[in-house]
Amino acid sequence: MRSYGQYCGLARSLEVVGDRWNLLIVRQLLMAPARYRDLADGLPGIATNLLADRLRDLETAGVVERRLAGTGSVVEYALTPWGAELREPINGLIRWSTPLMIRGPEGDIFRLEWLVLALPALLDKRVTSRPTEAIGLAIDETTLRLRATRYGFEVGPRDERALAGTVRAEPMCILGLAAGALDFDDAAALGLIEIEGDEASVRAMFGS
Amino acid sequence: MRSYGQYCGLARSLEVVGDRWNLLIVRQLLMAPARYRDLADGLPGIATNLLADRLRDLETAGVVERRLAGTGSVVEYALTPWGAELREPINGLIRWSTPLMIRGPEGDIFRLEWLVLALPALLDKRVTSRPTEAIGLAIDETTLRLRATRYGFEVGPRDERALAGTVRAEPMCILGLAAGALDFDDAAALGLIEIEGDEASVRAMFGS
DNA sequence: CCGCATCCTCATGGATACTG
DNA sequence: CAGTATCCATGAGGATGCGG
Repeated sequence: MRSYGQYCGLARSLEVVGDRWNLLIVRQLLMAPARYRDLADGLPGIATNLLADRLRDLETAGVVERRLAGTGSVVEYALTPWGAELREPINGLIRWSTPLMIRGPEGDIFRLEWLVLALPALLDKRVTSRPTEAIGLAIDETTLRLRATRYGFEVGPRDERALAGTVRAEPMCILGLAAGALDFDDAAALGLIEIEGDEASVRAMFGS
Repeated sequence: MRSYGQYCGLARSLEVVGDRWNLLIVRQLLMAPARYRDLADGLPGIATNLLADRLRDLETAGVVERRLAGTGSVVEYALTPWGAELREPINGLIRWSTPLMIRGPEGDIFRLEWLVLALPALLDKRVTSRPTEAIGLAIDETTLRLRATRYGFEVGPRDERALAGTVRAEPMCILGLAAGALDFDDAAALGLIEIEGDEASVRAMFGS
């Protein structure tokens, strides 16, 4: 990217991460370190030369580091500590995108991992701030486990631990509830969500 | 910009503001509504056709609105309420840029208004949280007035009101102090900053 | 296969001139 | 002043090649 030539924090940031695909690469690495192939798979549409270019740029800038994974000579990419601090501005953009997301997928492809990344960003700004029971989010074939602790939100795959209640809904409804853009009772009245188990626990997470 | 085709908040945000220059246009409008010429002046290097294109895109997306300023038929651009909410992610990127900024201007042009925009973003994350006396920031020929209130930071031009103390420094030192990346005593020992008036008031703003 | 590098085409950005 | 038109340079995207 050509330099903006401005001594301004925003301009300097954008010279590092403003190029097309760059922040999406960081998004992928925020979820977990990944191999070249994982990144190419998680970024449908990126050209292989671009991915290689961008990884080099990000490594040079100090955002990403290339390292040897596990035992063998397998290359793996991970965020540096500074790179991982991009979670804050990324969370801000995720929150800002709420009006764009509640329109629904509109043909765009959907990956559950992106929702897992978005949920804490959306929920963190709603001042529940007290621990909740673990609830389940049933989306298509999968159920996620979601829980608020005193330190933040945990989102992950369902495990053997019990869930107080479960809500089944489309991704866009989950996002709407988490962002506070969709009212819990409205969603229930419209049949957009389907509750199993203890409704109060689910409402404690999303209710207004 | 070509669509990413991903139902992900970050990707959708970037389809709106990810194009080159877009966030810098928003930065300019965060400071005040502006006319076409003001924007062209505040964005050195932008081609006029690009500025026109981007303003159209941002208007279509609902980030910017075009309106008639004052009494006459003068067109003016301003952020919509949703567009103004980009301040959060922009502040995040400004904070993230600290390691890039403390290297100094390195030939990039500097505008005082960019520093005025950055200061609250940097100071907000430092948990002083209590009101301070108003102090002066002397940078080149200009002195800014800076004060913490219970609700946030006020930065603006100096007026007739008294200043408890004044600190003179290069922009990069001001940024380093505000970001917590430069220690007050170190800066003083190195002669990077020059205090007039009440040092305690200045230290209350930047001291660790 | 995985991890890129090369090649080619076409869309986009940049600089400048020009117009209502 | 507020943009458009034009032309050229650069970068994205897609296909493919190639060594380990």
